[in-house]
Amino acid sequence: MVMVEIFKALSNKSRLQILEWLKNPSAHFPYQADEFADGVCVGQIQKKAGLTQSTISEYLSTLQRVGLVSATRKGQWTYYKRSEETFKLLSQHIKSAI
Amino acid sequence: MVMVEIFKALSNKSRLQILEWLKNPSAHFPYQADEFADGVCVGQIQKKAGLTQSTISEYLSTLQRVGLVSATRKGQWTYYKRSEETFKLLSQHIKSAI
DNA sequence: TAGGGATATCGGGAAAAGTAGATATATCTT
DNA sequence: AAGATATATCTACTTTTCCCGATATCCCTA
Repeated sequence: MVMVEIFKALSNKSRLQILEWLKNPSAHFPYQADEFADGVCVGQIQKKAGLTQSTISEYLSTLQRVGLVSATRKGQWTYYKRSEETFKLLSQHIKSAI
Repeated sequence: MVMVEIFKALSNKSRLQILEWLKNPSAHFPYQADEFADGVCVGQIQKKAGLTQSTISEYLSTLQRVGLVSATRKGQWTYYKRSEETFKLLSQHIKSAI
């Protein structure tokens, strides 16, 4: 975990918002039969965020690069979901190390 | 606690480093009779960080603005110390809310 | 295998952050 | 009151981040 990079990824209102939505996808995104097992696809997130496709794609890739979310490609869709383990470690690190 | 602002304040190697030093001042700064009760003064931090006085002063003010440290003026010195409560809240918030 | 939809990547302009030097302010000492 | 010391603030330049539009890539279906 490269702390500075994680904090940079978290230093943006839109990216924080996305992470909050992904915390409980069914409360924020249209019904999905699989209960969001793999997360939410880029398009849904983009629509809700109101930013351009390229921006959202890049933001998600930023979050993934630092391990805050993981991606699963299914056909033409890429689903992103939170990596809860990283959040747990981050939370612990802030308490003990920083 | 304005999360985005806190994360911005943490998105910098030097500021993170300062916070780590302040976690255990006696391990990183010259002896001080009061056991660092009020923290460490700007000059000491500046010397150790190797950045200019103005930069360090601004960095400390940034950390203070978001509540990560508190400042105490004593004569011509300003002592900064960690606000542990904020770190605790931040840690909890990351676990529960983000 | 061509067309279309979903996502990724590239290039760029505007805004913000990083950092320095110069200067101002506060406080101490004499 | 003057000089010295510690810190804060102002100005400025460089680098990074924020987003966008355009284009490329991947994968599906007719």
